[in-house]
Amino acid sequence: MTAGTAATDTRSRLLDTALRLFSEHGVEGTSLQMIADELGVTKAAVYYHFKTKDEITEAVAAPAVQELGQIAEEARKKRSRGAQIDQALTGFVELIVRQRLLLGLYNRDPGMQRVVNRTLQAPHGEDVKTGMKTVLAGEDPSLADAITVHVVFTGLAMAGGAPEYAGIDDDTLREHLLDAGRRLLGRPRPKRPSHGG
Amino acid sequence: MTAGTAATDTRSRLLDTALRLFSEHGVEGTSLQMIADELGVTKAAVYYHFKTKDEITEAVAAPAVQELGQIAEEARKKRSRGAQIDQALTGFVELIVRQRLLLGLYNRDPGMQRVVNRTLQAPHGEDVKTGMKTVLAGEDPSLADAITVHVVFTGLAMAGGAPEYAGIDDDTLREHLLDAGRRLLGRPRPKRPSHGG
DNA sequence: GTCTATATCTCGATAGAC
DNA sequence: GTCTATCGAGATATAGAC
Repeated sequence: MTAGTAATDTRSRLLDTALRLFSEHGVEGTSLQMIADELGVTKAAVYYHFKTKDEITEAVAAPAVQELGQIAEEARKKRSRGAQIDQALTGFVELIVRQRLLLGLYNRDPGMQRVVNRTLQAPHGEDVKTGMKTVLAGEDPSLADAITVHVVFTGLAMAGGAPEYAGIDDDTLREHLLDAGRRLLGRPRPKRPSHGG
Repeated sequence: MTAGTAATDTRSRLLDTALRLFSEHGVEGTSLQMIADELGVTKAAVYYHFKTKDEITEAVAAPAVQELGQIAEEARKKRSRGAQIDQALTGFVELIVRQRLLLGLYNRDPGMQRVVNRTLQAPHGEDVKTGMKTVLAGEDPSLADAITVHVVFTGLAMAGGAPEYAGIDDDTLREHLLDAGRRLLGRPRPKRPSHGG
């Protein structure tokens, strides 16, 4: 039971708070003082848990970056190109919905990108965003395909984290993002069961 | 002829430099010292041209924000919904290509958004981004349409400003972005003349 | 129009009490 | 594990010489 309250201990609350403030003000626009104030502690208390601000930024990003790498790896195992794309898209959207703020932040924030590129690399040494794009666009994509994938990647990630959709439930958001992604990538769009059947 | 060298005078060079640095490091991640160093002048020289950093940020954003409002207004004048959407999309993409860094910055940077929302409002009192989205999605859009438009808006803007496409010429980039936008919005995609014919 | 110099503030980060 | 107190650096911004 010692780890039972992991979601409410100070370190976890700190990361949640940091993610929220990073999303709102950007990494560079968020000071340790703001994080400490939001938590109701002092800066020194924050420094007990993390040695530097970069370490906080890295800890915020790490889980999703690692997951993104796994999703790309899983998708690569599929035999047909179509199945690879479908698998990658599904996994990507699932991750966006589960971590709404994080994927958008990763896509847009220079401070976050600096830290991720410096410290969180995929097993192949290639960064995870490139890996994901390669699965979606193919090994040596045409410019048209590369741009399409770029639009999907950033568009879905930022829509998923947009404040205007914060109140939408996971299932609904996931279906709409998947639909947009499939349309853009030219993938077939399966009909969903119409009323629970 | 006194305004003939407008593009090379210090104020214009300052705005160009600021835009580039803002895109690279974010507004909050860019100091006046960085801008001054890049220009080869001192901070005090920068303060001769602008009273505050917010004023620089506003001056960087202003032209494109105003143009975006005009594009939405022009598109609203079209009679059919289809023509409105086509006109808005075409104008939007044209603006993205002409101002590659700016539209992405406007979509992604919290510091830029803060200043724009505070000081640069459309004639109707509605912010220009919302106005553009309304033209594309309709007056009272379904959630699906709203999300699709959000993906188009952010995806195209960020792809247009992405460093990996900086070397692509305007015509090529415009056609690829238009194509992606039309696919996502379900608009017909006209065939282009195949070889100069 | 650009400079030097400086005021004032807040930043990230550390030391040491409790 | 959290606090007070403080450091040096770098931030925005201003005053005034040239």
